[in-house]
Amino acid sequence: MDSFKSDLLNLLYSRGYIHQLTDGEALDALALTQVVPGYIGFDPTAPSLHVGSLVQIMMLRRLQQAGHKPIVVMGGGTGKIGDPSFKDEARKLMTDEVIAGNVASIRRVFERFLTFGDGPTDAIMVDNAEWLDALEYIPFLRDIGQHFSVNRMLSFDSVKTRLDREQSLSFLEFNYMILQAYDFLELSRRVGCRLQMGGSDQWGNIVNGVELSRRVDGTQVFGLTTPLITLADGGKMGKTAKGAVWLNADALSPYDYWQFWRNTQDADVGRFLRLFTDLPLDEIARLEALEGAGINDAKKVLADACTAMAHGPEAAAEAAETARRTFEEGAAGDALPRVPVPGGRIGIVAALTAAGLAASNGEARRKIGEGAVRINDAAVTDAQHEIALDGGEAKLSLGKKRHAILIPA
RNA sequence: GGACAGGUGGCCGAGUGGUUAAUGGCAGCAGACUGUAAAUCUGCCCGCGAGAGCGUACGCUGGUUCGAAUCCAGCCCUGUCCA
Repeated sequence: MDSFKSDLLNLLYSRGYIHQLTDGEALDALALTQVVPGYIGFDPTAPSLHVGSLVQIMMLRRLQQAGHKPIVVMGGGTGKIGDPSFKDEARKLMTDEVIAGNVASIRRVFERFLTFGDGPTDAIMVDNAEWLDALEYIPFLRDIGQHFSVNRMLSFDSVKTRLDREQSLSFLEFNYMILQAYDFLELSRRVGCRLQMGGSDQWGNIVNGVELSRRVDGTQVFGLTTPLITLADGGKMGKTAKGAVWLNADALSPYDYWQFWRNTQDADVGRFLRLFTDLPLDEIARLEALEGAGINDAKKVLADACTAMAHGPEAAAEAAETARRTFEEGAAGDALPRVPVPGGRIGIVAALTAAGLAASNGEARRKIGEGAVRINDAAVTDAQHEIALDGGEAKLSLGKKRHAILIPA
């Protein structure tokens, strides 16, 4: 239903963020009368978040845009367990040091998307290790709970819960939902948090938190989930030649990030513009209606906006200019990866692996055999070919999209 | 603790002594066609090597054999059932 009264829910609804909502009317009413602090948790399983988390990050941004208070919860405590939701295998346990390092690295991303500070609608970031570690519960779970299979525990009892899961669910993981629910309760008490948001896979965990707050404190809090963002062809979002699409510039260059958005499928352009950019809806409607080759313009707008938000306007402009020179003029832009070549001479196979265009020498040879490799747009078919830079640069290409610049060193 | 089933390449899943670097599917990469899209067709898809070939690999460790992913023993892990 799009009959919301509050800016918050109208904004979220019109841009496609709402999948499930616990009590829409009450939340709508609450958002009209007060600043609603809302949180989303992020597990620090890697040094960078990737686009899979971008919907959640953007939702916090929308929350702030609608005049409310975003709370970023880093799962420093729950990350020691690993969320088993919809995973068919247990995660490897991470050490405290690794978790702390990941938390620190991820923090930087959020500063691009949210305004932090002490004001009423400024974003804050908290780490649930602050309260979970104090419980001393997690060390117990990690040492002891890891060894109890819930499948087995349930089979003992008359609790014939149908666990149609094929892999083991350890008692340690079984506790994850309890701790996430506790997070919500704790945030409600500490900073008056009233809303937890998350991906659709978090619905169960979120509802647990909502019920816990009601039972323990009698406080009404709310849950909201986003739809799972899949591609129009049914694939998972966020896969490229280089793996995950990371949000940190040191994990994926702004140029590659720009390319990721530029290569969006036609059918996804409108949805992505609504979700991942701040463009006005009427402008998006116009871009989305473009047909045939014209929709490429919309993809450029998408790529520009997304890259500017994650990496800054300068990086976005450079990426766009590099793409224009590379694809529209066949030249080479500044944002392409630059590969130093000692002595100015290098074999074509070595150059491909050094540039990261091929994972192994064998793959490099295969690609040459397939006619996929070009130097300065001239096809190379001889794997023995040696590149001589003679003091200048050379553009090395694998396929039509992947390029690197060889420079003398 | 006992009985049974199972652990194969990024994932799923064949294979039960040599012809198996290991069928097939998915994912991925490239070529053709296009619009840096999708769909479709084609090729590739452990590493090293120009190549012949070599090295690794089927939970772990040993063993049998001219030869093992395939047989044997022990161990680890998972599932189902029984205590």
